[in-house]
Amino acid sequence: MHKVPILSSLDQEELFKISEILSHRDYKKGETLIFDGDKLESLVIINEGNVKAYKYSTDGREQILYIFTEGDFFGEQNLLSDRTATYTVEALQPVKTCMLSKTQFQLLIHKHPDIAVKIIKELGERMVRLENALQSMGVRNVDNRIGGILLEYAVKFGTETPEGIVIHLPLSREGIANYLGIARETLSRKLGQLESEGMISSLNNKSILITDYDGLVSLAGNPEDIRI
Amino acid sequence: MHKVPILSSLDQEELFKISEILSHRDYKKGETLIFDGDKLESLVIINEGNVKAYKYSTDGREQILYIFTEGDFFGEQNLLSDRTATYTVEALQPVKTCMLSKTQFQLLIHKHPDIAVKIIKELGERMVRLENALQSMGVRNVDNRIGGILLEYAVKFGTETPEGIVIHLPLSREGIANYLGIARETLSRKLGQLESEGMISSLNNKSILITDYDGLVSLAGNPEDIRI
DNA sequence: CGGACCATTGATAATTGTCAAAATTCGTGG
DNA sequence: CCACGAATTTTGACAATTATCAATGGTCCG
Repeated sequence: MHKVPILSSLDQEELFKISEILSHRDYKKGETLIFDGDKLESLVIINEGNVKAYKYSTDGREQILYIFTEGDFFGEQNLLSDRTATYTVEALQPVKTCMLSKTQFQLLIHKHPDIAVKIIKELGERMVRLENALQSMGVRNVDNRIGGILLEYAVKFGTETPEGIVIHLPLSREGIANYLGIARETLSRKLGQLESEGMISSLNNKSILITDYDGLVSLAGNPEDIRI
Repeated sequence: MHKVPILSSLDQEELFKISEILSHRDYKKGETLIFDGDKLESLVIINEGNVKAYKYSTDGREQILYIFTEGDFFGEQNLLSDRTATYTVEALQPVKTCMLSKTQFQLLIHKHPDIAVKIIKELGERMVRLENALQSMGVRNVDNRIGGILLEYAVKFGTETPEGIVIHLPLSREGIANYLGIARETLSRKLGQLESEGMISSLNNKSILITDYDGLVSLAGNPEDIRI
């Protein structure tokens, strides 16, 4: 509970009251939390594990929009307007969630305007990320984008080691390609190239070692890509 | 005032009080309202005219993120967090704005939680647009994207005529290309192709006639591209 | 009417996607 | 702990798409 940023302005008593009315649900890896087009009736908060949010195009290609981790939430739009879900959310690992019903959420948000402000801030963060991603895709330099995502993941999923930063990838290579909007094979080739240039080292399908951080920074080009 | 959606939940008296504390400013075509990186001290609401919000990449390419029109606002992020502007905003025509200072905005939002909810909803709309745009770029079918933007503009900037829908473009061809993340020349060629297929007719640099709406819909592919 | 700006066209190069096959990695069961 | 089959990733060859550069043609507005 205390790890959820949007609820952090509440005091102990309020938190306790809310924790009483939250419902919980766990998901196995690969399970779908919500489907694009579903009608949502609650705000979902991730307590443990990562999920991916994505859309399918009509020709069956997957575009990953977000990786949500511990403390992230989704579904707020669907509670405030009568919109249905605009993306599918799938567990990348075993995931624990808690859910706040529509009416509870609306009560809460009117009682604590701070929560609305926190949500606006968090949505702002996401918009900045989307805007950066859109720019990356628009200016279309694939090398930049790969550098950018490696740096982003280094910060988000990396651990320091004597050899460099080891990234524990939340996504498969195919997933990363779907996030970047490129073909799996292209990503393979580019990563191979980076490895032969000594910037990274592919440990296995789930982790990459960054051996030349500065090199990646200059590859990424746009410093804004290095997201918090 | 009454045309600003986020303030629509206020009553006459409140609106009057706010209109007293708003400051106004007009801009000529081509003038910049805010620069990427600027520190913002007020919420800006567009009263008249269109503006484009864009980012430059390090190699000088422009990526347009939004076209804001009458009733739209920006700068809310910069008032709630200490973030600086994440894009540049430039007038596409003579533009009239009004501005609400940071402190006034914060007072207002705490007094009227409904406004926060309205802002969340509006941000949600923008996120859905960004998500769709990201998907369009990711799945990378340029024809789809062109069809999509023509339909979007038809709804937003079009007028019905006996011959079809005439779109009064807010952007030059170059601007549209920068919005779609493609080269100006590519857009030219694609539009020429659409014209020879009888789907559109280029009237002049600032307007396009849609002669085969259904054709465009099937070109666009993804029905979600057809935004409100 | 003229000049600046914007858009189109052509030729070519560069990049990335696609399909097919080989190699590697992963997880499970013995 | 090892081996095996499935899944994932890498590699290769080639095709398709789009960017780039350069030149031409049009449009807009004083």
